[in-house]
Amino acid sequence: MAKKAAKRAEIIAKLAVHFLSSGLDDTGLRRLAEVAGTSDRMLLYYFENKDELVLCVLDHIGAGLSVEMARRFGQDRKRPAELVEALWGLVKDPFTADQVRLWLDLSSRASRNDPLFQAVAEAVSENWIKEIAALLDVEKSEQRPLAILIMAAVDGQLFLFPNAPQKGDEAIARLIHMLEPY
Amino acid sequence: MAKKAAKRAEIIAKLAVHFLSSGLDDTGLRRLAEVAGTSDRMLLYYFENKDELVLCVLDHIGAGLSVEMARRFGQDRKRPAELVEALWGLVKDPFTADQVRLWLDLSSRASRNDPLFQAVAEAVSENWIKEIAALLDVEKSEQRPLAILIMAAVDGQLFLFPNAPQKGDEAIARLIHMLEPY
DNA sequence: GTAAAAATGTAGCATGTGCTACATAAAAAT
DNA sequence: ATTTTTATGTAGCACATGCTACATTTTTAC
Repeated sequence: MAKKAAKRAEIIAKLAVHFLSSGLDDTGLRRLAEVAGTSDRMLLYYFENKDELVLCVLDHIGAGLSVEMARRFGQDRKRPAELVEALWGLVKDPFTADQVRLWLDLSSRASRNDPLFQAVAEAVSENWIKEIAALLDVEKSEQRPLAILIMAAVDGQLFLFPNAPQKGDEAIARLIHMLEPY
Repeated sequence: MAKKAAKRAEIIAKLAVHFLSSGLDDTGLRRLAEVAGTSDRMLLYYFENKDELVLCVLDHIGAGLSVEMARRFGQDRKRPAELVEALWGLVKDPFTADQVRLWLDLSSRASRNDPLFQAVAEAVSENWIKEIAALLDVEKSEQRPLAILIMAAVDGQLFLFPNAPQKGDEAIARLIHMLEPY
């Protein structure tokens, strides 16, 4: 029966919302069950174990982000300064900010023990870098390094100011200014 | 008796090492006791509760970082490009990388619930920004925004590549190049 | 030397964790 | 209609968590 798959999808969708707003703590099975409107027993019926469940949710979130990026940016290339401006707007938007915060959460866990999160975190970074690189209207060999620089500078603001990204406004303005010639 | 204070200091020092290498997970009282060569019972004798203990350790680490920064950089100002180069070397050094990773850990927790970590994370960011700003040989009004930009770009590499900072080499090279004129 | 105080050990409680064993209800297949 | 498969409930285990009650040893003060 494909009903199992449908139920999995439903659970994943509900949990994605929860993960985005609450991060990677507060992920006890009983809590997740409550959020998903089911029981811990059922979560482990639909998913192998907690790890698989979490991975599925993270994958789902990652996929959603790609879609959102495409929707916002289309595939017209932009000059670096323009792209930074657009990205900065994106990052300050609460929805995307949650994504970035979740990614921060992921990175911090990846940097320690957890091989589970290590793979996901790397995938997310790589994915994001490639999307940005493809949007940059610069020489091909410059796309990736520039994308990395831009992402670090922009998303790094949420690293410095997890709860007040607007504090990064001036710094980003300087970056845009420096990038104008390119 | 001041012996209590001495014991506290000893415990804090030992735990600082552990926190730097293991992050903010793996901080069960029994585990910390083992690391500090004592018992959970004793930890709660020397400290009010776990929160106070953790805060003390984080404070200690923060203080150590300031000292290390001063030792490495003195107080001669540097041009932005030079400073980025020096900072990048610092961040790739395993000792400092641990500091930054811990800070990442802290930021990710600060961005959620935890008011405990929120205060510490903000203090760490602010402290770090000020130290960098003071080292920048640029117009005074430019120091802080530039410091923020530089820190985000440099430390952000550990956000993007938690376990392989060298992947940020090229991006940092671009940043240095862009900063040459300043 | 004795009383007070500081330091440490032993045991445990209440709650939370991921997960499982076992039973049953509902649905599908024959 | 009966059997088989799928779905769900109830109860609990073994372990970890922060913390506490109570007893005991060691140190200090007089």
